[in-house]
Amino acid sequence: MTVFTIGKLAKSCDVKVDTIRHYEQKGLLLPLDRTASGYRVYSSNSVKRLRFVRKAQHLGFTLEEIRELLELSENSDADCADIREKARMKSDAIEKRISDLISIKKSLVELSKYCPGKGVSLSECSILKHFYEESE
Amino acid sequence: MTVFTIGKLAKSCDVKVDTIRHYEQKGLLLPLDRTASGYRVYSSNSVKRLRFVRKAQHLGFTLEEIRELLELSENSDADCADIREKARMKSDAIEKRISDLISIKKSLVELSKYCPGKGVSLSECSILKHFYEESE
DNA sequence: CTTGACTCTGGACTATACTCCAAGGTTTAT
DNA sequence: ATAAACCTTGGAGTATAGTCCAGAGTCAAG
Repeated sequence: MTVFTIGKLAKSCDVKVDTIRHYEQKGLLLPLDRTASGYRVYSSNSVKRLRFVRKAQHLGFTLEEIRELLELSENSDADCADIREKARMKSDAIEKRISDLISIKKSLVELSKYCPGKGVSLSECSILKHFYEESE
Repeated sequence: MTVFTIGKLAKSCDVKVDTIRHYEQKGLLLPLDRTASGYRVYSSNSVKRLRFVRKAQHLGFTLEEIRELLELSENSDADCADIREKARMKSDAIEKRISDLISIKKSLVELSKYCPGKGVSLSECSILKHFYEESE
């Protein structure tokens, strides 16, 4: 069986050693074992698991959510619907964030449109005016 | 001249007293003065300034960026173009964030599409498969 | 067998924006 | 006059995801 030190595992997934220890501390990636001198020992399964963490992160899951995903993925009572539900929830949250950002961006663009620009005194600035306005 | 204690100012903009002190610590909102006993004293201009901070926050500016905006807004050498440039930069950053989120959401939706769902073993889950895949 | 590379631990630090706390002093209302 | 409500400070804690450090021990190569 192939085994890895923490440094090799880190390199295999292009993360820092400290990050792996951080994941361990968060319960995401426990070492397979320790050597007599206390060094962490990892398996090729650890590589898969670490890859899982990184990929899920790229899709916007937090470490805590990833921990839950990993737990599910090892629960024999779980089925595809459970995972799909997690994905749907994340997708919905992202959708919400997107629409919030779109509305913010619209406001910014709208405000800028009426800002006269170069050479004009700040007292005429539509953006600053908005910021100082009384209304909510 | 109308003056405010920190508590009144807080209420006027529906923020906590601690938040105002936090803004002060960050250089966003200094009290006009202090009473003999050390109480902060604010003016109606402070109300405007605090409103400014909250509004700019709603448009996605960080406290540090807001500090810069406030500085600009009080700089007699600045003009509308300076403020507009800040707004444009923020707008661009938001746009970037939106498109990142859209691409993440697309991936999630795509992965979920091929996940068979209820009753099917996790070994068939397209989402988990993706997470465990070797490719970047 | 020594040097350099690696690993260990625990804790501090980064960024962002608060929020809460304790222990004390001040002001206001009854 | 006294109690409630307010204010002061500095520091710690919240959340997220690392990153870095010191000081010590271990391992591999020449």
